[in-house]
Amino acid sequence: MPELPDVEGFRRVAAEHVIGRRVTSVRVHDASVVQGVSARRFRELLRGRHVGQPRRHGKWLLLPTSGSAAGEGDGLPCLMVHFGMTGMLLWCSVDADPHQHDRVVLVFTDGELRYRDMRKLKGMVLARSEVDVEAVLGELGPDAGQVSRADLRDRLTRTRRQLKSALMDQSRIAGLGNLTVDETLWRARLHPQRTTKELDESQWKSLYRAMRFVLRESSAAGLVPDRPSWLTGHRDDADGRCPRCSTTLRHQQIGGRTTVWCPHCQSRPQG
DNA sequence: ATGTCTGTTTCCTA
DNA sequence: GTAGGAAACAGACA
Repeated sequence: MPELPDVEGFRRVAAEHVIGRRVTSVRVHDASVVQGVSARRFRELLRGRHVGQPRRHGKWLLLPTSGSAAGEGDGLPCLMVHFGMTGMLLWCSVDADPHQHDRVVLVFTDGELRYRDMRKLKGMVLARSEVDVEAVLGELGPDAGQVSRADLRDRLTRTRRQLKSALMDQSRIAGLGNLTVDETLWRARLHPQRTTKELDESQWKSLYRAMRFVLRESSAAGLVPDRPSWLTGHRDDADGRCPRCSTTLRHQQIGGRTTVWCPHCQSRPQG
């Protein structure tokens, strides 16, 4: 699931329920998702602290904490969460049924924040300092929702990779995933195997505007919507057709990921 | 039962 | 620098 829009949805869940609230207790049901510190230390460091303004960079969600509700300066540690392929963040009542894949739970007085993840492909890091935070985020490019058109172009033209792979590369642009990239390329009418080197000015504009549109709409929904008018609404159809021209969609592994595009709308690479 | 698939990332090889 | 494969993990599905 989780690409930028999904994580943005999780950020809103956290913002709605736990800003300024005190963590009354922490449950670690599966210590293997907690990186760097022991489960015990993890609990000690978070219990009693107050949650600050949740942030997101790419696919990472950051929950800063402070010693009091007022947030008086001691702004660390910061809980950094990555959702891998199947992770999610849920706000539940304290007596909600336990779930097999709830790995870590932050308990508050009026409810609890559950990190649920079936496949434990990633996990969470408890950053103890700004240096810790930067060690994680420093690997990433600018957030896809914040990057300027000029910066996007600059970063993508530094590679000779095909568009699909380049856009998926978190160290170039952070936040795009398999669905958002396919949707963006379809809207920009660009073939996923084209090279960034061959794009002209108008194509860069299209790409950027398509990306902005996809991220804005998807973030509002908290997921890439599978609406009929979107490519994503047809990628799992047995005989998926392009919502624009009804051509049968093409499926192929590109850069190791299932890629869907319209062979009519998205013209092939040169040569 | 076995193999294949999956909205992620990382590590290794050629 | 780049592509491809496998692996981490835990399923669902044919």
